[in-house]
Amino acid sequence: MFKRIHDYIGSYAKTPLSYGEFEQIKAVLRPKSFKRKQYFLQKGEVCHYFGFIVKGAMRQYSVDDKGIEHIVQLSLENWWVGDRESWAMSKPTIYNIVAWEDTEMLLITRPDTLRLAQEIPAFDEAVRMMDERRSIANQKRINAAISFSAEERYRDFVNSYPEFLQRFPQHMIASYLGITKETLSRVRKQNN
Amino acid sequence: MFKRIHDYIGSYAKTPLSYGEFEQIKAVLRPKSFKRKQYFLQKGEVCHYFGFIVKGAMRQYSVDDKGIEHIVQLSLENWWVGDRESWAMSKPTIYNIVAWEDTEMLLITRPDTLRLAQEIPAFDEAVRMMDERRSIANQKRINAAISFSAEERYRDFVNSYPEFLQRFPQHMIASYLGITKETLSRVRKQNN
DNA sequence: ATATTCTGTTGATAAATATCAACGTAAAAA
DNA sequence: TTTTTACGTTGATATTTATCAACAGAATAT
Repeated sequence: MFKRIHDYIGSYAKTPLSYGEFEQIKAVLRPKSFKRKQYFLQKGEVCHYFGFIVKGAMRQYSVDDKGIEHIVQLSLENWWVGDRESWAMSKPTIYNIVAWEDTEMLLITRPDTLRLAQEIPAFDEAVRMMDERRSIANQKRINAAISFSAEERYRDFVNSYPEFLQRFPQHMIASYLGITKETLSRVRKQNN
Repeated sequence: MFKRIHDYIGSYAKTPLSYGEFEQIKAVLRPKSFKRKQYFLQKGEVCHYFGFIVKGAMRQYSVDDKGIEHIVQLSLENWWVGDRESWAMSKPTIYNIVAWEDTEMLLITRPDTLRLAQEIPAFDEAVRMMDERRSIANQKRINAAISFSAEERYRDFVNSYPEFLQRFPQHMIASYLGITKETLSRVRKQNN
């Protein structure tokens, strides 16, 4: 029984998977099939791998002192997941990252990222573009968080990420928007 | 009289300034001395330059339909300023970026950034590190925005950026935190 | 088949935060 | 100097959003 990706890797380690320009360790998380949470990263661990989602859906969240989850990131195919701070500073993360749908990922360590970036220009280019995309998305999200009401944030979200609505339950979207599920339910009633 | 940095460059263009590994165009904004706002970037323009702050303090904000400023970024020495989305996609920005203190910056275009990154490994490395730092800061800010109350956000801010308190007025900090200046005033009263 | 859990909705009420208005002080402008 | 303007504070009130509780349907577990 493996609960975390680090254990999981044991059984998949070094399974080569060609994806674009690079081959790396592959991981598979199956929360649906096995009916339980599948952690890619747990609070307190150091984030040794960044994951690139080939197929699936994941969420990253912190837990407050009342035990409430706050979703800082929802991710689908072709996005990276991981905690940049923990990854860069080798310090324990405050986040949990788990698969929502059955998910297939490519895992890569920091040293490998740096090495591949030097060896393979296309890899470097791809990583830069994805970083840029994330950076832009984060900037927008900050602007929305400080400028918009709950209703405006929801409308902005629907415009920006219509796919997320199909693939994540509403209470997760509410958490992502920084509101309660009840408030989201009421906002949606107004907007339909 | 030049109102925007693009005009300003005219008088400073190609003044070489050695700063670490690279030399670039230098710009100076003087809101204090000249007693008026000094724009580095204005809503509607395309962000052709990213600026590296050598000395000074700046803020980046959007303006909502009621005409209220929402500060998405406060920046001091050794931070980059600019709108990544406008910069990357060559589309009009929704932000204004202005100097608060008298500010000295290095300006660089996107093509020059890409070229320098190839030519000078140390430049590439430096840019990556600053990107990473920004990315980590943004992630924290998003987490704070969706998880924390006004009071918690303020306390977190004081811990994370004590310098900002000294160099920006309170109403700007309130805006940065996504609360009104009155609420910040009351929060501070509680915490002293 | 039945029970349980997950998800979303609704109502009543409480808490957090915004808004509006007024005021005092200090700095900057005339 | 005198006048403005910018900044911060405080009080009264309004609005937004959270909390708590109950309920219903659908999916999942036993």
